[in-house]
Amino acid sequence: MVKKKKEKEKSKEIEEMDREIQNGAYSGRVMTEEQMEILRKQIAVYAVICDQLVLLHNSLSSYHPLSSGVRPMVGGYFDPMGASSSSHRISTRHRWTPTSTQLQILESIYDEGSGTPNRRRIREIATELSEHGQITETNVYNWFQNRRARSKRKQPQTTTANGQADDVAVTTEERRSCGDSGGLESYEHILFPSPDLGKKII
Amino acid sequence: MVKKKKEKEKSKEIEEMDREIQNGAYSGRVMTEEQMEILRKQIAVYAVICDQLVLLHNSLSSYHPLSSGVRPMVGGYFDPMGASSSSHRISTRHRWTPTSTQLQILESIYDEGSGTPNRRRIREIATELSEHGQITETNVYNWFQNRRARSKRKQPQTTTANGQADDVAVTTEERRSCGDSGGLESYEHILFPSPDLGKKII
DNA sequence: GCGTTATGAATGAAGG
DNA sequence: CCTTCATTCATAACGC
Repeated sequence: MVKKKKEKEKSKEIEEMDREIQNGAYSGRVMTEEQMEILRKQIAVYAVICDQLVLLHNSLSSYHPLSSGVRPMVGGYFDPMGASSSSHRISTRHRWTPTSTQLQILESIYDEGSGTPNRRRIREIATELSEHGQITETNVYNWFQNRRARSKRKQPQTTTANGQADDVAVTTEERRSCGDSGGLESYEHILFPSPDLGKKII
Repeated sequence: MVKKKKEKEKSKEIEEMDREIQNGAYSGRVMTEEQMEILRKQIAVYAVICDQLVLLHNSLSSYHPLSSGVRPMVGGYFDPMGASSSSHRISTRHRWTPTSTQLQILESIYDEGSGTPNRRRIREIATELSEHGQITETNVYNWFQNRRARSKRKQPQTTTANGQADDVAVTTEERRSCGDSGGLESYEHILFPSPDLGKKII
């Protein structure tokens, strides 16, 4: 409950988003980049938490396996010769890809406010990140460069005031109050999706 | 916890989702309803998993607390427009597809020679094309980007039989970031961020 | 309806 | 910085 201000800003953005929808930006909902980032982070957090819980548990009670497959995309969708597949292309990784861990750190540093990482800072970051995977200072440099540039390219999209208000298929907003803080049962269909969801997603 | 297999599938799903997030983050912050739903579900999944893990742990080793701050507000997450479990599959286009009209225009502009549509030009084009269907500047931008790249990749192969069969120049750069499972230490600020994070999302 | 292909989009890196 | 390229992922469109 600390960040009232933040919340306010968020609201603003949501309003803006609404406007975009009205203007027919797309057929669905619109999120600002910032919201997106937050979500992304949120998920990453959960991933880490789950992971750590498992580890913690294992270390405490060194008996029960509990090796849940919860383990999320550690390393991103980049799975160098994953255990699952045959050792086909051995290396062929031409460009650096941050591991999810690294990404999280980078992200957090990014919005930490230090918008302009100096040479010195970059070095520090690189050093820190090298703990979590292969990385070079150049990588870090590029990452920040790109990150900044791309998040900046966001303004000119608002509504584009095209005269033609192409109507949006009004999404029937059915406000389901978030009272579902219930137990697990209600999520079973999510956790273990029957063909339907799975197919859609995979 | 019998469902090892199921959990495996989950992982896959998570990857997918992450991808989607990435997608959204770049362009524009536009998310389809469907993507949104997936995201929301994913978060719920994590929430539940975390919860379960904690409970499980507690039941196994009935000593260590292990309930520190992890407790996520199940259900109360990001849901600006409600619609939580309303699987409304309205047309939802996930990816922009040019209408034939737009495509013609784009093509003609493309061979018109202006190989490098400036930012300004892109905007013009987008505006023009929006007369013929939903489109954003980003779409236009991407289209040209891809068009250029792909036509360049086709030509040299058919016309010139230069020794270069098919890429694989092999930059000896073995950049495989290896499996970093992520140390927890560096995440403390993320894991237990004082109610902050959760707040911001709503 | 399932595998394939075409293509929209994301992103690390280079160039200016 | 800002723009552009190259590579890769994911999916709409298409053929079977």
